[in-house]
Amino acid sequence: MPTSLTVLESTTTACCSPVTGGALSAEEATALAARFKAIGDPNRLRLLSLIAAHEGGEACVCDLNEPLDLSQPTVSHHLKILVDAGLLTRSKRGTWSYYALVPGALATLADTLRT
Amino acid sequence: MPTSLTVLESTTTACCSPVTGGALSAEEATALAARFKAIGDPNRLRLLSLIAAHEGGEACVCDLNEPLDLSQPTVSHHLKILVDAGLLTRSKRGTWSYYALVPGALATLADTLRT
DNA sequence: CGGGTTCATTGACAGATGTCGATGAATGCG
DNA sequence: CGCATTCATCGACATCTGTCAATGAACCCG
Repeated sequence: MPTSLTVLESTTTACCSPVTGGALSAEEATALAARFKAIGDPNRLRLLSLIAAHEGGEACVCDLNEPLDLSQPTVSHHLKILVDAGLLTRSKRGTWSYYALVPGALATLADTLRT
Repeated sequence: MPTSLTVLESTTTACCSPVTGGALSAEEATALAARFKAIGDPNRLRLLSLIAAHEGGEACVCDLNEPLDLSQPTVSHHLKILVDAGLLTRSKRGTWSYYALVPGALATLADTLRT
């Protein structure tokens, strides 16, 4: 399997040829697939929805740990994947790490699926 | 890991609570994640784009085998995953199997990412 | 019928992935 | 300072996943 990641820091990326807009290059496909893979896990989807629904649009690990019934390391692991995919931000304030949706990131991803 | 699939035959499914529209249940998340996982692979994304770009909007395995530089069984395997996810249809005519996009399936998926 | 084409299925295998417990780093509090 | 809390990282492990070569099934044509 292809390995290198070059963690896409997509925040501002114009990016992302649409899937149905002509044949994708291997590179485009790999970059896009990495983001879809990030949301291709039930627990990570739930993390996104829990964070979005949480007051202030942000949540700390301790808020997310319990509703998913996963261990704390596992939650941290999933959150890291979502951050690396450019879908979440992490801001550490004091003892807590607050995670929030990257504005527009999901919408940008959605646009690549449109015709 | 959870096993059972109950292959979602989503064609007509109204379906799919939006990710950011309140906490997803485990079941909703699992169903949604299955579809995102299907497009969370570079070769499967390229298959979708190749089929969409192919004349008539459909293609047989022999059309797809070569541009991806994958063996025929591997291509068949990926196509099956996309069919099971409700993203492609397969129609066998004579010796050939023709694959085509399920109309609206990608758009429906995209809508679950919108705010 | 018999050989060739197209494709799906099977079996096998290396590598990726999700999960946890244990550990460690940073912060806050008494 | 010393202890508790929050969280990330590490190591380990079972399972899933992508890939291929080999085989089998359906179809076409001479």
